[in-house]
Amino acid sequence: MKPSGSPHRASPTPTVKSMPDATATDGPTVGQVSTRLGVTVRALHHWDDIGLARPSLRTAAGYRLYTAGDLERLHRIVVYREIGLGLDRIRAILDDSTADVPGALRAQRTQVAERIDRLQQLSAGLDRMIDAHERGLLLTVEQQAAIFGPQWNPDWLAQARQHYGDTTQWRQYAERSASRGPEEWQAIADATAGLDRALGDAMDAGVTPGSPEANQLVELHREVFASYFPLTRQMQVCLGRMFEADPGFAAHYDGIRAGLATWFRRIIDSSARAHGIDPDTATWE
Amino acid sequence: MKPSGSPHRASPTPTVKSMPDATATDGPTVGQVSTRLGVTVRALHHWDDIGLARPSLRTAAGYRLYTAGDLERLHRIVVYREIGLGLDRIRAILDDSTADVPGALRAQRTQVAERIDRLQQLSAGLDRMIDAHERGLLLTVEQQAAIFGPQWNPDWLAQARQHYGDTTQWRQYAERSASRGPEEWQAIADATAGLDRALGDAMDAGVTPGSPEANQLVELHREVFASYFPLTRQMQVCLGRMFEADPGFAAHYDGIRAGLATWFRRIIDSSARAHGIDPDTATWE
DNA sequence: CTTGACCCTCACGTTGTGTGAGGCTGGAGG
DNA sequence: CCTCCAGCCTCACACAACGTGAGGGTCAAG
Repeated sequence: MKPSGSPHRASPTPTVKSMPDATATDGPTVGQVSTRLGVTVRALHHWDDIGLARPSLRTAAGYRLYTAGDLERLHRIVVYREIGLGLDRIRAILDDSTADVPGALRAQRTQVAERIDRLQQLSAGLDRMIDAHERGLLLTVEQQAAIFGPQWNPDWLAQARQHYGDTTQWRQYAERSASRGPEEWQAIADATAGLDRALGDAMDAGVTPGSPEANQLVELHREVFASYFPLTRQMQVCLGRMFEADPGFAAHYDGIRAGLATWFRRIIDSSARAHGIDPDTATWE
Repeated sequence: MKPSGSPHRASPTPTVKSMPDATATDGPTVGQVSTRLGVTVRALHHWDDIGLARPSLRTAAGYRLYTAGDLERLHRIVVYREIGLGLDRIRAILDDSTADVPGALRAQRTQVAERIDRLQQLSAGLDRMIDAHERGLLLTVEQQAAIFGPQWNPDWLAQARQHYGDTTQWRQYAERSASRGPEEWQAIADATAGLDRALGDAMDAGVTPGSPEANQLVELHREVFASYFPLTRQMQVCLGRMFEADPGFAAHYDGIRAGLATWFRRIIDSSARAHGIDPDTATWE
């Protein structure tokens, strides 16, 4: 608070000071100008500070008084600012009488067009993400059938969202889905089908829980499943139990080979135990 | 540069430091992450500073090492940032597991839509301004004929732009034109016609240069003309000379009353003299 | 042992105001 | 006369999301 003194200055503006009593005749003050032009007082102060629009007059007390000429200039500033020009460019246009106004305007127009473009792409991206969060997939029902096979039921997604919609995992899944096209889904579907086949073959071949082959399959499952969302071993154990308990999942796996659901759960449990996890106390995340 | 010491710190990150030689196994450093995700190193530093995305590991030398989990988080940040979310909101979505992601996305979408709207209005405004600068009027030829009468020639505008296009006055005129619709032009045309009539009547009535009536007419002319651009008395004198000298303007005024062009010039000169201006040395601006 | 590519931590600059803090001015009312 | 209150003044900090050095370590290679 050093400069606590009154705002008397030698002659900061190049113009003459007004008479002590003259107020209405010399021009409006900041507040009046601000309401008249629809800008804040702070903006007027700022424009004065940076020399963009200084009032020609000051009262003896230091009040800014804007003349008709000042208002003309301010009006142009407001217009250009609404157009989206930066204050520097406005200053250039206002002060440089040789400035190429239409050129500057055209340049600004292309910039605005670019920004509109970017925003529209962004809006499209947002729509895709919202869709992904709400529908779970960005594919038409036909595409879904073509990719996931005939036994695929589109309602499953809605049910999954009902159940898991506000879990971290659904969010992760949805966000990844937003940036996946049909080919990528196809690749995931292929990998899943390959895993199913490998599971059936291994069970046929008499692979036993805890064996290296079984553990490798469990790891493969983790990898494939990770395309939906990151899956810890504990979560995988929970999944395995669900595969066995849930009628839908059990039917799927037992449809590949009788007893596959249970066998799958057992190889997951064994692998988890090998990694120091007790399957009976494993929790989701 | 007080803290010029080496970046050894007790344990700033909650994680363990890596072995002195391990680099490739623990995770990528800032530079590698920056190229992989397409963000600048500075942005990574910034996100670390504000606690949005801190690397789980540091080498003994203080190098940031990003784990797979860190990269997951970073990826989500990048996606959300591309969507246009602010870092605060990104943090909210990432850290608050109860966050309403679709809601946030939808809110963002409406915001983006609003911004697009504003930009499109702005673009339209720019177009109007560019047009005004280049064509001088935003009216169709038919509108021009309807407003300015049958003897109006649209080519005059192009000629005027040719002559005066890079003067301050043309710019002022053009910018005002950008925000004028047909009704406003009609009002201006009416005022001009009224002025012409008043001039003819006054000359008929024997008003002499220097008389109060004459000076009042000169003031009226300044006022009416000011709808195009601010007109000083000096400039008005130059205009008066041109009205007399230019065949087109002279024909217009002499068409109202024989000798009106010269009489008009004389009442302007007299008025100027009364205001302390020597008409013979008056200059444009 | 030096070079050169990376990495580190300050710390200030950017843009166009928003938001006080602390204080003066000027007209109205008691 | 004094007080009140709206309006004005000048600092000066804050913002969002980094950019851009300054000044200096680190690391693998020649």
